[in-house]
Amino acid sequence: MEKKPSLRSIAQQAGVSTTLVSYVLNGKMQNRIKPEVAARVREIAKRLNYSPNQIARSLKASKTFTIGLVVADISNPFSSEMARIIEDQADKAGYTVIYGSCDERAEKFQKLIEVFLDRRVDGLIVIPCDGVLPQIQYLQSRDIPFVLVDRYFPDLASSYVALDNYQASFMGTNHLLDHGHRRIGMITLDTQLYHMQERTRGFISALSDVDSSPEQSIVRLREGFSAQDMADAFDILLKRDLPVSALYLTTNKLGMHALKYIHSRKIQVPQELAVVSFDETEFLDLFATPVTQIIQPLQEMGSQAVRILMESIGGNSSFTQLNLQPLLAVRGSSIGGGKRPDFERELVGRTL
Amino acid sequence: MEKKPSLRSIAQQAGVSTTLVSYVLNGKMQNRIKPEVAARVREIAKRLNYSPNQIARSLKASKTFTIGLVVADISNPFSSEMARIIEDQADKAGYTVIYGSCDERAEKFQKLIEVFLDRRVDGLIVIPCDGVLPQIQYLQSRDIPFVLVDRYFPDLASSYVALDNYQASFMGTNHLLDHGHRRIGMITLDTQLYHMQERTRGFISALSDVDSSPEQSIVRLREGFSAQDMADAFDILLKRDLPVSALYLTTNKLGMHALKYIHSRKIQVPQELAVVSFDETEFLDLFATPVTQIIQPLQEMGSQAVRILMESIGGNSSFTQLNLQPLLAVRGSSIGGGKRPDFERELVGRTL
DNA sequence: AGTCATTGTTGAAACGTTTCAACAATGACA
DNA sequence: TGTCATTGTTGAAACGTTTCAACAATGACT
Repeated sequence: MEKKPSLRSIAQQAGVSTTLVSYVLNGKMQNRIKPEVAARVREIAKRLNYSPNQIARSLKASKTFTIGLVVADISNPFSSEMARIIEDQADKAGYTVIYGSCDERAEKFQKLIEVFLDRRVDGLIVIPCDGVLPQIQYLQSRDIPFVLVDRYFPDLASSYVALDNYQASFMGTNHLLDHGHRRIGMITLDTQLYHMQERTRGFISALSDVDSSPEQSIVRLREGFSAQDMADAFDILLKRDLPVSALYLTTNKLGMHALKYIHSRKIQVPQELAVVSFDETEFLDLFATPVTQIIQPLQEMGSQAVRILMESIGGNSSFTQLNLQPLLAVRGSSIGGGKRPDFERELVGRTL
Repeated sequence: MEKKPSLRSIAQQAGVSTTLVSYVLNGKMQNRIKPEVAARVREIAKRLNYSPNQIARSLKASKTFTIGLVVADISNPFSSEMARIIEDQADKAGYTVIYGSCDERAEKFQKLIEVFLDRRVDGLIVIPCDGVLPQIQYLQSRDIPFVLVDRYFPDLASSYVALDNYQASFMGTNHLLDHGHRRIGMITLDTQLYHMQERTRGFISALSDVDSSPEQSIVRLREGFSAQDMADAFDILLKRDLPVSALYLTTNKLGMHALKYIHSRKIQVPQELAVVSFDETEFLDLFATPVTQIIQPLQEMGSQAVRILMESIGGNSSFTQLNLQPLLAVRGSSIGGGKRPDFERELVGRTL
């Protein structure tokens, strides 16, 4: 492997100092440098196919133009789509992304943060998981710029970009109420994460007029639940005196697995059970009756996260907290007698 | 922000040279260093919460312990799952992954490679797209270690980890033949990529006994095809003298969109049309009749890719070419009269 | 007492860049 | 002719690490 050319190689060939080469190639001292020298240097640089060593540059500048991205689980479509958007936006700002997936485990999260800090990332974009508040606070104590995405801590003064989860649940539940449902069940995750609490709060709040004890219609599954756990959840909600006529799923994974179960049991949707699920996935279109979904503005979330991080890296020490508005994509699973298995979307909610 | 401690900070506090600190912390010169000095240095390092600056280390060693991952499209489940596996394996080897998605565009691919090389990655794992052979050859001329995944160039002497695509198609098509189908259609992508050519070849080869002109049952859609394109494809295969009774889809995206179309037209599967699709996605389980799928050994592919890359980085200049065997997960879409909508899998094929 | 190997430690260079401060050369001015 | 500002260029230090080569101190051996 012919070694990559350095400033010195160019300087030697041109018979000038590395300083001069650096100035020329960075467009500094424009008014000082003799044009013909500049031209010659540029010519040689081009001929040698020179490109600066970012490692050396980073060391000198204490700046790596790299951001670390920690997602909860890269194989979840939400995360991978977010990763794509963030990579795209970061690239536009001249930044490279290094990433890792913490798989909802605080220790893995901790490890990723350490690796990223050792690599001196300029900032972090983080989808935190349960139990990582201490690590986040550590970042803060170290003055490392970061932005939380999707999930955040209400009592923590930090930048974040998330959904208005309360409003999302409220809207979804109200939609079911509007279509005549009174006994509505919710399957959610058993987690302390605030965004999930908010989803629960929105559900309860919407239901409070018609249901005096909405808590009894909520089933919480642990992260990493099994098919049997899901079956149990359905039993709780359906095999009782007043079975629910509609079901609200608070994550795409829950929606996915609930629909698998519904499918295996040949439960008719929406005749026997109406369904609203969280998060957009085009795959849900494949279900016999397309599923009404609460849609997060992913592009907006990703772009804003990068924008805010860039400002923070640039020295802005204030923080920005955004709760974006969801959209409701109404499909056959929540309305009519299954007579509308169309793919056209009726969008409810406001765009930002 | 209190600056991160350096070797020098520790050395000063301990009243020794940075050399000594470096030796202690890296466990070099074990037999030389006075134990109590070593202990004191370690104690101070711990107290200051020291961790070495990887940037400086990289500069000195001309080694970054970073690998670049270029995927065709990170939002495709195949890519994101692969990214997860690769990140995981790389981490185990002490490497960090920087990534980018080339979105099937050669220019974006080129740009990513440049960025990664400027950052002096130690090696690359690449899912190439159409038209990037020159860039790959450039890597080779520069002696940059790399491994191609999923897709590769038959005439290029380079390491790769891919499927035995011929065998995969052959197996999938034969499966349909075994279940009595004689008129089988295939929808594929219009691309020069060798792995797709192989899928076509396997299809034709399997069909050659019963169909003298299998080419007429192949429809090629361009990358980024529309819903209308898909509809047209179906028209070609179904609206003719001898419509096909079975359909073979050569990518997960094609499978996805074909099923959407099938669903919208209420075509009965498998009664009116049997279906076999490429690539595993749990989402396909949601379809009224679960879909028979050709499964790639993703974990194996990712692990092998990292392993081979590590060897290559370690100086092994030979190359390894792997064509792994697929599995066929037989589901309701290709057998019986739709009487087997179960979720149990019947796996055909051999594990490696 | 002088030579020598061993033990414990350190100075300095190197990786490739950026940038401050200094310098030589030029011409303008008094 | 000496002073000074301007123009064009460069030496050297710095970022934080690793590592070679050298060194002082110790004790052992002749």
